[in-house]
Amino acid sequence: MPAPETTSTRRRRIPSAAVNRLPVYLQILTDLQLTETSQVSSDQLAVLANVNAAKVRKDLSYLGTYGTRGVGYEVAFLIYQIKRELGLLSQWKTIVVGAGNLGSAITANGGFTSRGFPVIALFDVDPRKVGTRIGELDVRNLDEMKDFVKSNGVHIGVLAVPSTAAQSVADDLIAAGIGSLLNFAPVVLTTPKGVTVRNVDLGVELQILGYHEQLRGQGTAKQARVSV
Amino acid sequence: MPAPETTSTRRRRIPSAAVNRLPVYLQILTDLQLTETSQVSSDQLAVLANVNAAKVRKDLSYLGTYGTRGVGYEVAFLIYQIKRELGLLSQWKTIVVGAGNLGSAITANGGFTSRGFPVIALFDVDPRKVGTRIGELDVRNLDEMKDFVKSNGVHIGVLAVPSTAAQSVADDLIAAGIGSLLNFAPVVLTTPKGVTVRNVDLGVELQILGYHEQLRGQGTAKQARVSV
DNA sequence: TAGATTGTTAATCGATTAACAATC
DNA sequence: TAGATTGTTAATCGATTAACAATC
Repeated sequence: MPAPETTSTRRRRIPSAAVNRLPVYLQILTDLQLTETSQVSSDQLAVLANVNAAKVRKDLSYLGTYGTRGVGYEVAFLIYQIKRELGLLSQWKTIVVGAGNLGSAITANGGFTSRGFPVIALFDVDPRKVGTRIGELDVRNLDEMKDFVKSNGVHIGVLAVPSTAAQSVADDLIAAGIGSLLNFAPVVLTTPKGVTVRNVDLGVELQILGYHEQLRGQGTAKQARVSV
Repeated sequence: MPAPETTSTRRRRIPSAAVNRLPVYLQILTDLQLTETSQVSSDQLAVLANVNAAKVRKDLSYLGTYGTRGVGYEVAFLIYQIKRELGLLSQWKTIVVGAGNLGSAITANGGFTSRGFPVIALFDVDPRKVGTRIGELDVRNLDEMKDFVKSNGVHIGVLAVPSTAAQSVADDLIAAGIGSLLNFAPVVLTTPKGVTVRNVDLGVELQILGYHEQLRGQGTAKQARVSV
């Protein structure tokens, strides 16, 4: 049976490969805006993003038909549309778990907050860290985490804890109602359906570079520009 | 004309989607080894990696036919084969550029070095940082970078510099003969063919989480476990 | 032998891209 | 009008996965 298209709402399902590229376009467009560029063609975007121009046009077509034939796309308008599509017009409440090097850097640096992901709390188990100030936040005790997530409606949890603690912290966050995790621990988390997990594992990145170096050594190197 | 298969060397080209999953299997297998598990089935691996069992078997088949029907795979042997395939039996000389929070953390933490990617130098432009000790290394002046890369045959460069500096540092590294870059700056680098670039952009990761949160809010959340 | 699991085939699904009519 | 560029089609390519013979 073919999908019964509802007449009222037209659910445009953007292919995941395209969703993964939208943030890249957004970054490029933001850069272009800083150089006072107001119009851009799919060809120009393609060069900057290291992809095919047809792919750019197809990706952007999922947002709507916002280009002008013979001219190109308006940078500011495209930025707005990508942000709308990616849900970047909302603020997503974020907490960081683990106040080590990485967790502290993320919290203090402010990049998350400025991109619409305000870091509203930082947790750690270590009693020597609890209560210390990092950036604009006081480190809280891990014991308070579940209650905090529930009462504040936190959307996103950043796991900057040791591998051994990651699964247990993830379980607690999910039990408290969090829906998305950004995991820096080099483990594959087990999570229920419906929870989104993105893993940032530098070991994995490095290993793939190692593979390409090996190919290069065999004289079979091939081009590879991979956006993550 | 069909590809003229050379009789002597059989170049097994592993599909890139499979290459991206091999490090994940490696991580799981390494964890299993710590729990004294010596045999594992494709089904078990599939559960742990959140993928389809047929995919596991197909991915592993690119390494060779190393399983035993009715039994499964030997963990230690599989670890060795994946390492061999990914070029992780070699040591890849690595330098870090940028001695800020991130660059310092990477250098001092030792994770890169222990995984076969020894960090042999750390560079920065800031004269106040040059000469200070981070982990086991003295910060070197960026001026020395090109010569260092050439005379030491460095394989991999880690860019932990501000966005504004990233392209210029990348150009220098490539001119000095480096083949692979791990880029933490939120910019798309322009590089010649044959150079491998992996971008680690936390902003991109977050934005994709934002998208899924938005879908969840619309009651159209779907499962998504993405390994990076 | 009976049960289990691999390795591989082939069908299916999704992503990519050349090409070009539409149109600014 | 002439030139440029989009939006979309359709062909192609690559990735996924159900199914099952091979075989331990």
